[in-house]
Amino acid sequence: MHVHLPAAGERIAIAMSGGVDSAVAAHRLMQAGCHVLGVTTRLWRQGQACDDNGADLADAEAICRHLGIPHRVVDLREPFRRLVVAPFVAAYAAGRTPNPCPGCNARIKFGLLRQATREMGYPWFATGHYARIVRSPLGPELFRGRDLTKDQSYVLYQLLGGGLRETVFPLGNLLKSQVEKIAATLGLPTRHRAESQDLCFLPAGSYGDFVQRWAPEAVRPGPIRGIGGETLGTHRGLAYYTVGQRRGLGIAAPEPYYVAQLDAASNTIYVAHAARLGSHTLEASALCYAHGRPPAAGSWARAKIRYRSAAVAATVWPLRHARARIVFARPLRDITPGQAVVLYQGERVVGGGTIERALTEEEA
RNA sequence: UGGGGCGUCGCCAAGCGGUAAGGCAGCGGCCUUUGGAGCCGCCAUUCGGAGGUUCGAAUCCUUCCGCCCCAG
Repeated sequence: MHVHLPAAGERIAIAMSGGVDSAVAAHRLMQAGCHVLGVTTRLWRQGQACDDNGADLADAEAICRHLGIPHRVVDLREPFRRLVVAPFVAAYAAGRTPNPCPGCNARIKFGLLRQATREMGYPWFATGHYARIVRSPLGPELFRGRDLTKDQSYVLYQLLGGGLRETVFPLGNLLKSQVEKIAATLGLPTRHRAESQDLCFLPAGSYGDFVQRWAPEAVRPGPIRGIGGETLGTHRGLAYYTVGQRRGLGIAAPEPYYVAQLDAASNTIYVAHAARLGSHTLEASALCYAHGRPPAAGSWARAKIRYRSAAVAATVWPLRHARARIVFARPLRDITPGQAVVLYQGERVVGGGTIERALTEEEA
């Protein structure tokens, strides 16, 4: 599979996180003969001493100096707060479980950041994501990363609408083990930091507390009810739970209970046993499609409804207003409003959108 | 007050003389650019209390305490 790469001599900016992956990606671009600029966004980060990602910026700066490329910082704290954090909090207040990553990629990294680097005179743009971009007669297409265990195409689907032009993912053809090997030869001046954290703007495990601070109405204790309406317990606040969740309910029973639904209007969590959960159909909004074209109604694809879940065979039924219904070959029990649904055909990303709701079997 | 039943981990619950199953909940870990799921591990030296019988008791006896049911 031929991965789209810029020609030697092209000017390309690469988003540097301060971690190993983006450092290796930058190195690959240098080897390809590109003029490389390292850029890092100053982001708003809750819970840090100085409310920004200063340590990451310092790491990125040090790595660029080590590699011998220029480094610039772009301050996007305000837009980040407005375009990523605010909608994130609002979604929780509405009883949803948002995944801010796809929108952040589209609006911040591949939006404002890349716009800034273009203005700096670097038309090309790269990141250390594990995904591939492949040329086709219709334009660039997005594919899963070769290392399927690290594949990040799920959080990139919103680039399908044109965000892939003059874009490169230098790690798309590599395995994580290969990246680590290359990194070892570079002698990078990086701290040993955790490979991955939670959402980049939150300290680990503090979702509820974070939402508590910014949307206290979403974090009030309320009832946990069974499907029949019977009260089974009390929850700490909707923001501490998500559809499909088992832990934290505190209900002693012969079988485990799972969250079936969050109802913001009544501040109620509905739960059920595994056998009573599941739906074949979901409705999604804000769909993006490869080359901007919805597939034919009833087309088969494989759909992922959560970052780490396996893709499941499904048919796609585009609707008006960029909405669609996805009908799965088998019922799924954790269709979660706010999460992304991403559609694949083979290793190619053919579409994606935001899950609005699961349809009951009667509705579908 | 008579008659009967029951009291085993936070909840449910095996065990019925041979040295405390299991489920749920909880806790910890693995995994992981989203708390999920899943998987792995931990979780009653003790069976309402006190005596007694026995080589040995949660299991038998006595008594006390606390619940429940039926009588009244």
